[in-house]
Amino acid sequence: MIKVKLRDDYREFEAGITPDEIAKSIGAGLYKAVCVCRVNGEVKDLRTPLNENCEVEFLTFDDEEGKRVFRHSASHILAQAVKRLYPEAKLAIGPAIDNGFYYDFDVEKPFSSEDLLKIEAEMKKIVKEDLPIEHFEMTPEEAIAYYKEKGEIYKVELVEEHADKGEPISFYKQGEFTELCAGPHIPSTGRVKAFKLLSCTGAYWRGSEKNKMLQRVYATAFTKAADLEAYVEELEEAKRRDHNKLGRELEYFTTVDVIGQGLPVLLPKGARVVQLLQRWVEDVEQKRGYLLTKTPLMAKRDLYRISGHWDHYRDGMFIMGDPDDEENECFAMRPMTCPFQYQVYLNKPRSYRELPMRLGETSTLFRNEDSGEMHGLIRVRQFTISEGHLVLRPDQLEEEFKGCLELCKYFLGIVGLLPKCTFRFSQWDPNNTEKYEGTAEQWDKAQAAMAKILADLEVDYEIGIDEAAFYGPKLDIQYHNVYGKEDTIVTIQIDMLLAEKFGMYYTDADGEKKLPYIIHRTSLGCYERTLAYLIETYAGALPMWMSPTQVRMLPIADRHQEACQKVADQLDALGIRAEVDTRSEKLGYKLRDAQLQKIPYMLVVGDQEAADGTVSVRKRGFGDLGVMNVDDFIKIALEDVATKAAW
RNA sequence: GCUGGUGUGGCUCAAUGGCAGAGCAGCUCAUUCGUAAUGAGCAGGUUGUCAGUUCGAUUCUGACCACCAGCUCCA
Repeated sequence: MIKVKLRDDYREFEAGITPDEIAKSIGAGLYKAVCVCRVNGEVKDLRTPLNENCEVEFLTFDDEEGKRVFRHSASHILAQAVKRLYPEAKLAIGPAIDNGFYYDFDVEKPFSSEDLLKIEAEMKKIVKEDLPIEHFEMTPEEAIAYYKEKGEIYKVELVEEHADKGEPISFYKQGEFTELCAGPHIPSTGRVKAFKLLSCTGAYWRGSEKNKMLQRVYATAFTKAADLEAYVEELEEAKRRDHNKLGRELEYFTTVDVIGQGLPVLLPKGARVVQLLQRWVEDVEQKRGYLLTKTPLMAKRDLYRISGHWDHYRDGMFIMGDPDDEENECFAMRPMTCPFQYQVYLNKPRSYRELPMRLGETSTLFRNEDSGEMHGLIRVRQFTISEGHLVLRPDQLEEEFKGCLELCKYFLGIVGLLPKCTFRFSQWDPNNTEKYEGTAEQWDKAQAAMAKILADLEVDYEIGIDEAAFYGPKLDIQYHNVYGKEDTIVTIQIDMLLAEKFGMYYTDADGEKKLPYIIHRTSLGCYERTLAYLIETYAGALPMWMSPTQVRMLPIADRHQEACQKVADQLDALGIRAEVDTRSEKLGYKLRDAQLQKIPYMLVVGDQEAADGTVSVRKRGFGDLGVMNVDDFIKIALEDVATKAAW
C-alpha cells in the first residue's frame, strides 16, 4: 500500500495505482474533468503508475497547465487526422499556444478551407473512437531509424538533437498514430469534445526564413461546446473592434492604391485626434523641462555613417541616389531621429550644468518595411512619434530613466491604454554579431544599469533576448491587442555608444571633457499606432476630450436649426467641437446616425428648448439625460474635457 | 520578402463567356416630425491595373498593384 496526499487529506491505495484511477474513486465529476496531474509537483500523465508515497494534485481544463495539455493532445488528434487523409504529409511540430494550438505540416498542396472541414470531420471520428493515448520510449537510434523509414525528415532532425543527451526518446501512441512527444497528455482522445480549425497559413520550419515554408493549421479546443461558442463569439467581438475595419468605417483613415503600401491617409477625424494628442504631449513635455526641436526629415548618407545606421539599418531606409556611388551626393529619409537631434546638442560646447538636456520632437520617420509587414495604422512606412533624447551625466541616469517611465505611464494611463500593457526588457544577443554595435563590456554595463533601475523601480518585466536596438538595451512597453497579439507602443532605451561616435562631450565640474549617457525614448509612442489602439480599445467611441466631434446638435424640425447653430457657435467659442445636423430628417434618423458615429453628446432642440434656451442632452452610452440649461451642459462638457474622463 | 485568400458604385453584397443588379449612404422633391432608420424620384460602374485567349472577357489565363490572415522582420 502507498500513502497519497490529495488536496485535503491522505488516502491509501494499492501500489501501482494510477492518478486516473484515484480520480475515478473520488468522483465521476473529477474523473471526467481532469486532464493531467502533478505528482510531487511534477506534471505527469494520469496513467503514470504510483509506486511510492506521494502527493497528487489534479489539474483540469481550468488550470493553465491542464488547458495546455488538453490542447496539446488536441494537436495530436489534428496530426492523426491529417495523416489519415494525407499519408504523404510530413509532420513538424504541434504545440499548444495562448488561445488554442497549431500543427505544422509539410504538404505538396496547402490546405484549402474545404480540406480543413474534411480534417475536422476526421478529427471528430478520432474523438469518437476514444483512443487511449499511451506513452512509450525508444532509444535515440531506434527513433531515428523509425522516422527515417517513414520519411519524417523533420522528426529525424528533432530526435537527432536529443540523441546525444543519453536519454530515451519519449513517444505517444493513439491508435495507429505515433508521435514524438515529451508529453504529458490526457488519457484518451474521447475527451476532446469541442474544437475548431481556424485557419491555415504558411510558417517557416523552426521559424527561420532560410528554411522551407510549412503549412500551419491553427485551431482551438475546449472541453465544452458552450465554451467553444463563447470563444468564437469573442473572436467576432474582436473583429468588431478591429481598428483596421472600424478606423476605415468611421473615417479615421484610408489607404490608396496609387499612394502605396504602408502609407495611410489620415482623414479629418484621424488627423484631429493625432493633433490633439501631439499638442497635449508637447505641452506636458514642455512643463517637464523638454526643449522642443524640429530637425530635417532627411540627410546625406554621411550622417548615417557616423550613427551606424548605414551599416546596420540600410535595408530599412529610403535612399535617394545611388548608395554605392561615392562621386555624387546620396541622401536618405530618416528612419530614426537620434543623429539629427544630437546636432542640437552639438551646436556648441556643453557644460555639466546643462545636463540633463531633454530634447523632444514630434518626429516623422520613414522605414522601408518589407511589403508583407504593413497593417492598417499599426505597421506603416511613414509614421510620427513623440520622440525624445535625454543627454545626461552618468549619475543622472536612474533619476532620468525614472522620469521617462513615469511620463509615458502618465500618458498611457490617461488615454486608457496602460491596463493592456506589459513591460519587456529587450536585451542583445551576443551571438548576433551582425546586428549590434559596441563591445560586450559596453553592453553588459548598459544592461546591468537598466536591470538595476528596473529593480529599483520595481518594474515587473519579461526579458526579450535579441530584441535590443543596435546601440543599446530597451525597456519596451508592449500593448496586447484584442486578438492577443502584442506590439511595442512605447520604448525607453539606454545608449552608451552613440555619444562617442558623434563626439558629444561635456565639460564636467573638474574641467575634464566627458562622454554623456543618452536615453532614447518615446512618451506616447507612434501616433498612428496609438490611434489604432485607441480606436480598438474604445471600439471607436473615443473619450469626449479626444473625440473629433464632441457634440452634435439635432434640430427636431428645420425651424430649430438657427437655435442649434447658436448653441454650436457658443460651444465652438469655448473650444468644444460641435456641429449641426441640418438634414430634414426625423429625430430618430439623425439620432441613429449620431449614435453610429459614436459622437459623445447629442443635443436635441425643439420648440421647448428653443424658447427656453435649453438643450435636451443625450449622452453616448448613457441615453437621455433630460433637458438642461446650455450653461449647465457647457459646465459638464468642459469638465469632461478638463479631466480627460474616459466613458 | 515568403505561404494562402480576396478585389463588382462611398459601404454591404448579388449576377453572368453575350445590355452589370439590389439595399444602405448621396442628391432632388414632398413631409417638419421629440430620443436608433418617413416616402417618392434621380444620379452613381472602363467589375483593382495591364497584357493574353476569344467573334465577344467583368467572368478564362498570366503579370503587376492593393487589401486580409499568418510566417519572418520591427515603433
